[in-house]
Amino acid sequence: MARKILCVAEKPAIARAVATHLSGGSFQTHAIRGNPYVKNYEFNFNFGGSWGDCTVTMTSVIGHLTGLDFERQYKGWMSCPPSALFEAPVHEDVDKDKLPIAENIRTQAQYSKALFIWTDCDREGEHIGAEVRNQAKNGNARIEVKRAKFSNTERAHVLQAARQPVELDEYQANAVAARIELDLRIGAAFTRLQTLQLQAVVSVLKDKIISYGSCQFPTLGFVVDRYLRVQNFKPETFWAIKVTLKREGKTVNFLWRRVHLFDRAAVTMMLERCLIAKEARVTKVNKKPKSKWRPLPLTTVDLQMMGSRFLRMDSQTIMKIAEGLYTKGYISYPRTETDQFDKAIDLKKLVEKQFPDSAWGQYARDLIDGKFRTPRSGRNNDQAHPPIHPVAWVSPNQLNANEKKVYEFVARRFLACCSEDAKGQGTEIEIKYGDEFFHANGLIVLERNYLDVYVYDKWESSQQLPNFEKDETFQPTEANISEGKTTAPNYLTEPELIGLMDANGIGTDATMAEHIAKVKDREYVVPNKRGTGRNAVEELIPTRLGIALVEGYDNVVAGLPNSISLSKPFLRKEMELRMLEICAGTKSRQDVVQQSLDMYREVFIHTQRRIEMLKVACRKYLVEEAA
DNA sequence: GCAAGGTC
Repeated sequence: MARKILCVAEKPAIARAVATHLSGGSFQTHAIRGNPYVKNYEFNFNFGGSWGDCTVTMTSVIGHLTGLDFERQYKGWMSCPPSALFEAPVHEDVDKDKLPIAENIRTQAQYSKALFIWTDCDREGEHIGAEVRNQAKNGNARIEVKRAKFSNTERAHVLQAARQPVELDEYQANAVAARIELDLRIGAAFTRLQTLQLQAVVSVLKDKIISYGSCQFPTLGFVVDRYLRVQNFKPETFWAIKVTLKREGKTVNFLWRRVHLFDRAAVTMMLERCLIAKEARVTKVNKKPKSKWRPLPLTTVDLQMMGSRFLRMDSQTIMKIAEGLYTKGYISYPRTETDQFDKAIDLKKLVEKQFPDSAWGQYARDLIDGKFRTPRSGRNNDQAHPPIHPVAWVSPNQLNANEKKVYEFVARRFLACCSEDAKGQGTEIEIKYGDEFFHANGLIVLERNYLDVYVYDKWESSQQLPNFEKDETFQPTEANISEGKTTAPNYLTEPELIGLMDANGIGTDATMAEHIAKVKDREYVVPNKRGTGRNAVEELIPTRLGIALVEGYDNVVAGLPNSISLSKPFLRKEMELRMLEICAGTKSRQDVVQQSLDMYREVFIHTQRRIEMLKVACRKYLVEEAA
């Protein structure tokens, strides 16, 4: 009888896809007791190497199996001073709703020679793999443990991964374990401290949970930071010289090289010199081909940012819809940082699937008839998932309005990636008038290419410029001074916030939208609609509580050396760097946990000592509101 | 009653 190999993926969809490829489509499906989503797939497969011909059970978990929590005597909020949570004993347990899944793995492990882990090849996946390993070892202490290295579920790629098992990366699993412990201890300690202290200060806070998290606070910080810049903005008047010329029935506006100055007298003098000179001379006539690049393959962050901008949905809604489309098999996995397509993916086949569409099917056909181009490659690869792309065509009348919008965006973006850049001709005219230089730019779009399918990008032919010869002189039709005022920045929008979070390493592609929802839910931030109709944008404004917390914490650390406010992203960034050190093997999990706890403990002690700063800020912003 | 990270 052949030996048995137990394969475990991170989610049911991957288990099914891998089972389909390894079995060539013929496998038996068994439900498991206690969970409707997880299935066991059974089939035969020849792994080659030392395993050879085997029977296989392919199953999955559903994300992490376990959670970390404090021992029972520390769970009550009054059971200990919040500072004790930095050292309180913690234990890791299988989540209650995951018990049947863990049981399934233990049972299956008993009959298996080896455990073959198929979790995503990212840091969290490595930790989930370790959780799976622990369960399997509970069922069968002598089980051999391997993991598959794969980054998508394309058939050839999966088959190759199956025949080249590697080892689980203990370092990465440890880095995640450190992150989990730090988030729990720091989050719980600060949340209890500030909730218990501030609830008593103002009546409006009496029943509120005032949570702290290493991601939610920097998220709040970005919103408050922009809000304060808007509030503190003082407009300044500036002046500029504007030169126009009417020729061949066209009006050319020349822009000043200095753009504008804040000194009216100086600008007046400069204009006078222009007028005295009378004639302007053409110093440059540049004609050069210009192109507008097609977009990069689609990542989660980009989907959320572009989605908020063009589809008018908030990032959480977009993700929910994208997940639905994924589960139904219309698009690929929507949580990815990868903006480069693997060579193994047959992109043309995916393009062909879009032929039936009445809106962009013809465009897809044109691609296959010769216009297809290999997509650009971005710099990011999470080694776990391909960029987001359509995997099957779906008739629009099978989708609701929002689903239609998101699917259409994913499809058009994918086709745009496989297209040629847009081509045009740019003209730049520079003139010298008096002592000043001015320029005018023109653009003619020659080939729209990807713009025809990617309706979200605009690249218009600006007015065609009349002809100019280098060194010719002319008398401008008009030259005068224009006045303007600097304008305040706008409040932060959700796509901007996601961009800031991404750049500062706050949250992951899968969680950024959740953190934004969390700060809204905690009433630190409220959304507000700016503008009307098609131009409406949702902007984020901090509440009085949100402002009070940031101001309070900034005051707590003000004047202290090396203490960085909790409202800033730096502490979280430092934690991230230490996790990378664990991954590189240069630091141990214990060292990082201790070092990071020391860092946060210092801020915690300052906060306790100067808690009055937080209370003062809450009274300042919240008392009159309560009255 | 606290976090952030997986995923349904």
